[in-house]
Amino acid sequence: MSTGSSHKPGRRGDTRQRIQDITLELIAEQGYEKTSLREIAERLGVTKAALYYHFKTKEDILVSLFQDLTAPIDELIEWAAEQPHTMATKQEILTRYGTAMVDAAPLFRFMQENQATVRELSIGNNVKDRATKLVDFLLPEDASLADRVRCFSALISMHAGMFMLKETEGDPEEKRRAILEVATELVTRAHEH
Amino acid sequence: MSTGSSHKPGRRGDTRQRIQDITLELIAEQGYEKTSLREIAERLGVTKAALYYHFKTKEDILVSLFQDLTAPIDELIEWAAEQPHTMATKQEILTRYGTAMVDAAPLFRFMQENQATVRELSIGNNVKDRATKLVDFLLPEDASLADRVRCFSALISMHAGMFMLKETEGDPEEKRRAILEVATELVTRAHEH
Amino acid sequence: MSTGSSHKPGRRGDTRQRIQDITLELIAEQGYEKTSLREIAERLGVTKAALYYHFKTKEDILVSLFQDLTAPIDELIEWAAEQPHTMATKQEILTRYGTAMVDAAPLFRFMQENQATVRELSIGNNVKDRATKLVDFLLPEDASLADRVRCFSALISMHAGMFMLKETEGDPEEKRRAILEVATELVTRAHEH
Amino acid sequence: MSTGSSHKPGRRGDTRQRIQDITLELIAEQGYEKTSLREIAERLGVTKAALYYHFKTKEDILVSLFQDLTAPIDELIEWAAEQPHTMATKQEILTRYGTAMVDAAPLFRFMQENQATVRELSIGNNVKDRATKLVDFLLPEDASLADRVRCFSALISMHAGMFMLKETEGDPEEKRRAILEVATELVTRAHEH
DNA sequence: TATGAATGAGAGTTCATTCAT
DNA sequence: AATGAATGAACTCTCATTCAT
Repeated sequence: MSTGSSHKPGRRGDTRQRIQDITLELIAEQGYEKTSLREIAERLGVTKAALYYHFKTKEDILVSLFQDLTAPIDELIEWAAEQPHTMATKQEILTRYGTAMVDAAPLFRFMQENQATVRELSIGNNVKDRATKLVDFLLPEDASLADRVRCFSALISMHAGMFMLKETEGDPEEKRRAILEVATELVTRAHEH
Repeated sequence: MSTGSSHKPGRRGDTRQRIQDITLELIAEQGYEKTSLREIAERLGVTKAALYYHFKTKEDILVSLFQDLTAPIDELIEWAAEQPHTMATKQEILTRYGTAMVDAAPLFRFMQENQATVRELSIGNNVKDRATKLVDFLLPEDASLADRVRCFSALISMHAGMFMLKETEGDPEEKRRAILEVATELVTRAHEH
Repeated sequence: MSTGSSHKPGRRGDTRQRIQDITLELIAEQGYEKTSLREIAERLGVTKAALYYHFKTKEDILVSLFQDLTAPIDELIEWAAEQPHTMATKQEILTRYGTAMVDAAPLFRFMQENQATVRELSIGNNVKDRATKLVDFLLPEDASLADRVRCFSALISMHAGMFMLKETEGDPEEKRRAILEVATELVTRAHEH
Repeated sequence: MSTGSSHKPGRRGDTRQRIQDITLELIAEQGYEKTSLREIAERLGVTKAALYYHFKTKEDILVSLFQDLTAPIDELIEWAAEQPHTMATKQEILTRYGTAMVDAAPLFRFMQENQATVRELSIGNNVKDRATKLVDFLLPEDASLADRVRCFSALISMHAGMFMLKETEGDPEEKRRAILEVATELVTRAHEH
């Protein structure tokens, strides 16, 4: 992605994008608090003040990342709302969700590993709302408490699996399929009364 | 047998203990970075400098909490190493693990919500090691990739479930049972080839 | 005949004027230091850089306001210099001064409330000079120290009165007359040896 | 005042006092906004952080100065409240007020020259309250609008006189007497119906 | 007649940590 | 067993100003 090499003159007018890219990279690695604006600016080869030309606050950079990168999740939710509550739909929800996560992997890794931070930030509610909605789509009509746990676990396992199985041996694509399989299994189980 | 630094309670010197208690309370609520020594000291009614009489650094407080509160997990691992690899054993591992988590709930909540921080701290490896060992105990002998995911999910779901189902309605004890049920189910599934 | 820098209104280029208006409004409310160019630009709906097309520096905006709004005071001084030193003249000086103040109320309020700032700025000397000259016009020939104080008080009271009696009840016009009355009284007293 | 010379080891435990002294000196000269904590710290030979050991914020330093230095004014108000409303009392109010101002001259100079700043700060209301109370003590019972202006002018003239007549020639003590004379005259006039 | 993009300097504030007492 | 006093480094953020377009 990006031209990859020379940084001084580089692109024209893509600074905003580059701020987002580098910020995402850094907070996924180090967390939000430990990533300073100085560090972001240094990596970009600009001044801290330049960041403030493009974003109003530090948190605003993160918010913009969320808005840009979680749009697919919102679309997924919108789509799901119009579908019949069949297992096929639920299966597709999981699949799509997996794809969205892989596409925005660093952001999801950040969310997974910095839940305390996310909770305190302005995006916290959004995140929780979406999770609740998604679980609701997966639930059977007469869900028992255990069924709720199953569907919740399905989502959680996808999140955690994506980022904590990195050090396990095996082809990533294969691992992804295995995770999806288990998640689907959990949702299916929830429907077998 | 004391761990070298001569700091066992010593009867009537419970400040050390109180530092740990308040620190745990605060980091579970706010995270590690956002909890300052000033805040801890203020809540205790002592000076920041007093903290340094009892602990070498801020991180040291956290480390001591880990050592004190995760001992049951280590014992569980030791115990498990001597048991036969039967489903009954595995079932008991999950049960005991659940109990240990509830007993040290704030610490586990902290670990769940601040994975990035934990990873960077000196305790990070410990945590990962223990998780790996526990998953290994749960695995069947001829585990497929999906089986690994199942056993991993079992543990993860227990963690996440304990702290994210707080706002779901229902009796806590009942919820705990449901979580355990699903976790057991996942491990069982892993053995049904 | 334009003053060199080509910046007379020129019909349909009222931005310069609007910058002055908004700046005056803001510094009268908040003071000079606490009014930023960003704020001025935002209120105008232009960029900060646009301000620099019309004025060389922040201070320059203030200077221009002074030059435009205190012209009547200069004219008053010129006029007074040609009048006989009678009480009637002095009475009229006070009256006219009051009118000038009301006409440029925000600027005078700013001067009253930000004396430290005005003193440090390039306009500081102007202000002091004018005050001295005006007091001199009001003084009797054989003025005692107390007489100087009386005439000085007359002017000061007009300034302070105009802006600090705002929260007192009563018709503004009436208050103005009362202030003028007291000022005149002070000058008269100074002449009663 | 103070030992005057060597600054490095100097006093023990008087840092708080020295912060107040230097801050007062600087804000009287330059104003509040233009006086930075860096400057204060440098003059003291300590770090900015040291200031924060003694005061919670920049504004807090100013507040502490107010509390310490305007106590005599509060006492004056308390005293006045118990006196009969005679001209002798009023005369003494003015005299005492003048003394209090001279004793805390730099602070009063700051207040006189930075009214906009004072107004916005937490001390603003205090200042206004006190002024109102003092004027009320000076007023005759059946005060006309002009009488209010006279008493108000009396106070204002004392303030302004003290700091703006600095460059006029003459013995300071003599000037002070002249100012008091005019102020008394104004209050007297207010009672001559 | 303006804007977009940036800078350098500096602001106030907070932090973990130290050390003599 | 603890305090008082301080430090150095870092933080987020704002400012007036510049300049190519």
